[in-house]
Amino acid sequence: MSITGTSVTALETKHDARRRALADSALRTLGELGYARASLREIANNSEFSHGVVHYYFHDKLELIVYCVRQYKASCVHRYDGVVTESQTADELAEAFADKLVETIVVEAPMHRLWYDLRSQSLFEEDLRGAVLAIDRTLEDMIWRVVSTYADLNRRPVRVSSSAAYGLLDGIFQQALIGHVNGRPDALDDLRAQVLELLPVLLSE
Amino acid sequence: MSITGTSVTALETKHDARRRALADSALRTLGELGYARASLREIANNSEFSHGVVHYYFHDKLELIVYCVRQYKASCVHRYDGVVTESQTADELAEAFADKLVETIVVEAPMHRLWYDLRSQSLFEEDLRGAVLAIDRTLEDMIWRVVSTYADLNRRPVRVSSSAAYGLLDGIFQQALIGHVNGRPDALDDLRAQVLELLPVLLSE
DNA sequence: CCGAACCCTTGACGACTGTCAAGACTTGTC
DNA sequence: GACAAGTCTTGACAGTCGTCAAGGGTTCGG
Repeated sequence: MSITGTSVTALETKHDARRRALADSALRTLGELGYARASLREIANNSEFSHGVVHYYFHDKLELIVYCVRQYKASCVHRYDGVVTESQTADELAEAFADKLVETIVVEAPMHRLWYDLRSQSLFEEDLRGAVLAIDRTLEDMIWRVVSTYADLNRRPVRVSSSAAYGLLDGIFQQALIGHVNGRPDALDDLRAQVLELLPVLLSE
Repeated sequence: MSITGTSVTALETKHDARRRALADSALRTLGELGYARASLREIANNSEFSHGVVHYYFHDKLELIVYCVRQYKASCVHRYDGVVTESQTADELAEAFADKLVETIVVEAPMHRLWYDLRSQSLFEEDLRGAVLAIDRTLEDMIWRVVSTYADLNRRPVRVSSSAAYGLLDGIFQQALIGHVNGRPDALDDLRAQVLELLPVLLSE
């Protein structure tokens, strides 16, 4: 990339640092406005840069979005790792997991609605599907780590497939998010109770 | 509305017939392009009218969309009524329900992805929330009729709430739709199996 | 058959979009 | 300090969008 004596990796690191900073700003704006309404100018306005700089670091708007999505993925993949490693009993794991699900709705509601927005958009825009599918698989794996650990602690096998477990939990999570955004007061308590009710049922015997 | 001698209801019926025809065209275009990309001109192009006529029958683009959403609701509220009324045994009901879920993904995939699109949009656009929430409740009731009938045929009570049952089934349905749109061949078979596995688990004892 | 109410088309408006080229500013090297 | 590579801003472009006004057509009551 560079024809000067400066370290190539250092330059690329700086370049990537800018990309990450831009993607961070973009994620904030996307979480606030959604994919359709978040224009490049609006994204740039909420950052320290001007609107033209986007095409210096990204070829496309789509490349920026996909980059954002991948960056977002990295931030949530290990969200429940602590829950998995630090729980001693199955019940403890279940409660910690349910609490964490509730907490992430409270703290990161904009990011979650953005995720569901992008996943829906990928059903119409083919260029989004690759990145979205990759994240969906990552989330499924993340959930599977929780469920299978829960099963191990119970010394019982899981009765459902990984994709089924993810679909079930994602469904009630999404309902809770919708309820929370719409101001339904018991949406989060319901989620907690539903998760504690669902987890045992996912095991056989 | 009319100051002539003509029957008011007849005129309003014709007026509403046009609105319905426009909404039908709009729904087709929306199912193909999604909420963000479906412009009024594109919607009108796929109909027998020109783009200006929209503002004769609808005040807003949003009023058209909301009208479309409500019209769509009416078409799917009773989708599983036959399943409920014509099944004699619990197993029969479960299989008929699972088959119907698979069938509606095959036949009406564009409408379903539009629904998930609009539900996601409602998390950003406050004006959509009323209509979307109303439909979501309707869908929840629809699912509840199936689940509670299934429980009655089994002479066992349901262990989960109505909203939990809806969230769970909607979650695996959504995963199946995503898989189907992405061309995953066993997405529909998986859905069928998952529904048959889930239904018994929703009952107590 | 005239006049009015209704229906629909056409064309234009201002605003907004993604994209990109031209050039100014900054940084680093000899 | 000069020159060059890298970085960023500005302004303009071709489109598209929702909206709406002006004006033809059409329908229908009298």
